[in-house]
Amino acid sequence: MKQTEQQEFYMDAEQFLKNVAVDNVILGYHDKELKVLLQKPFIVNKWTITGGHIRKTESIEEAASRIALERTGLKDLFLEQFRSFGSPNRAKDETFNAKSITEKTGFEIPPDLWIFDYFVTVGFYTLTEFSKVAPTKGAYDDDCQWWPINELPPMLFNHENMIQEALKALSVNIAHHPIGYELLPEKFTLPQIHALYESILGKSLDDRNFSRKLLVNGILIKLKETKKIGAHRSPFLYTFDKEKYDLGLQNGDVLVF
Amino acid sequence: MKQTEQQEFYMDAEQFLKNVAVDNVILGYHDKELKVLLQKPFIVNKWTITGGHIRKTESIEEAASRIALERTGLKDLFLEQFRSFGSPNRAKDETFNAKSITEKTGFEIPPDLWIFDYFVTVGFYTLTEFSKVAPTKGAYDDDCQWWPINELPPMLFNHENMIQEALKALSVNIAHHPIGYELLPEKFTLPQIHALYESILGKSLDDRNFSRKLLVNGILIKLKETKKIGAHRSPFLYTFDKEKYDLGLQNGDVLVF
DNA sequence: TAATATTCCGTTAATTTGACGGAATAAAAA
DNA sequence: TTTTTATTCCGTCAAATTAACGGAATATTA
Repeated sequence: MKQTEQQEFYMDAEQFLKNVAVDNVILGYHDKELKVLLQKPFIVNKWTITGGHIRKTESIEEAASRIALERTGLKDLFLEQFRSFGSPNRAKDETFNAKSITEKTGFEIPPDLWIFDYFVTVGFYTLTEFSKVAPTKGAYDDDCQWWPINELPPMLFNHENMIQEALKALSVNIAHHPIGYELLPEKFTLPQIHALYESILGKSLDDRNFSRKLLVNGILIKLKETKKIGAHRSPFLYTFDKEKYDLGLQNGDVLVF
Repeated sequence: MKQTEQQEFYMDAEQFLKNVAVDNVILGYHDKELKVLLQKPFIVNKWTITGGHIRKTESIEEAASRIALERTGLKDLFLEQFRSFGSPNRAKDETFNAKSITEKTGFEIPPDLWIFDYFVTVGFYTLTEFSKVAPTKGAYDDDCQWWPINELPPMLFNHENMIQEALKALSVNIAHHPIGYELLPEKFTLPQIHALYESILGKSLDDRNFSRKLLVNGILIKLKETKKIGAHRSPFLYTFDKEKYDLGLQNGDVLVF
């Protein structure tokens, strides 16, 4: 951390709310598995989910959106609150304190700096189309990249638990909101959306029953095109019927798989 | 507000987190309708849902619990987060500012007092057994009482909306968690729980189909006793099978009514 | 031309849902 | 004592949905 950077670090604090911040589990889907976008702050040897502080001029949703935009380059992402976390012990991570940060960075940090305060964080999850995301690290990070949900690196605080909670909320919400729209490319095949649901729900779903359920409720439109997938029969492409898709939410009907 | 009270008011601030608090929609069920416990702070002519600040030594759940205990006299209440709210405009209520509070209370209030800050609030709802609750006002309230969900008094900030959100979350959660346990007395009749579900879901449910669904899944135990209800056939009493009740949660099965 | 991996369609039995009628009971009214 | 009234509570049946399963079609590579 350079001198000027540290000054910003202090000054910035004035613009933000104290004791409360947002954390955002940014999810993408690639290679038949869910991935989460993580960042590695350079003051500590652990990874964190993306997150940041709330400006005094913005709502919590705006804060989460702004930070998601910084990390992904994408606007208007699908974003949903799933839980807030707050406990005085939460920040008790042996690697996150003035002493060990000074050892690592060589920079003097007051032990009562505001970043060590008790923070309540409002947890969001964001669904993104993997291929559109350009992972971008923040000013205080030395890395930012996708990690498979099942092979996470060592994480700071309770962030691994927060990811689990986000996934649990997602697998509940999937019954009320057809998730695929945000996680899949515009055109996709039945096997693709089938595999997506399997990885979110963590169980295998009979392919015939699965597609029947999606097709009868009418949110999918079958296209004339097929997708070339190499040495196999070419699957048809589908796209969402946005109107029916949005409608499905309101009627309060439930899709149980 | 007396002099000493005001001093406390200032001093207390140091013990609490800034910019973040909890709000708690305490629900009870009585006379075939849902009721919500509201308080009326004496600094303003509107009602609020119960809520308060978070001590630096407690988690958000502990804060919500502590405040619920203060208002109801009950420990170990069923408490669930449903959403957090935060927007810089949230506290923009024409009746909530230093000037109009001074007019009402005759006490000098600095216009930048911390209570006017931007607060993110973590929203909980609590399910209580109506008859066990002893509504108790806080140090800064002049009243605390039950209000029927459908006849609410004028409310401060976005509190009416928060109640709606809590109810929406409850009606979703009811599919994953058998709610009755917290809202009904230990022994209750089928018509009672039937009416409870109707008022939570806001629609009428065929009594025969309703009881069939509850009985096949086995969470109810039929007792030998009946309940005297005056000039009518005496309904049998039931109680929850706590084990199966808790089990229902885990298996991820869904009860759609 | 055969082998392989994948898509995709259809049937059937079991289960669940939705819609409905009518007998039993407790007390009050006649 | 009998009738009326309001409420509990049980059962049936048709329709819809779910779960389980096999096999033909297709696109490539061997």
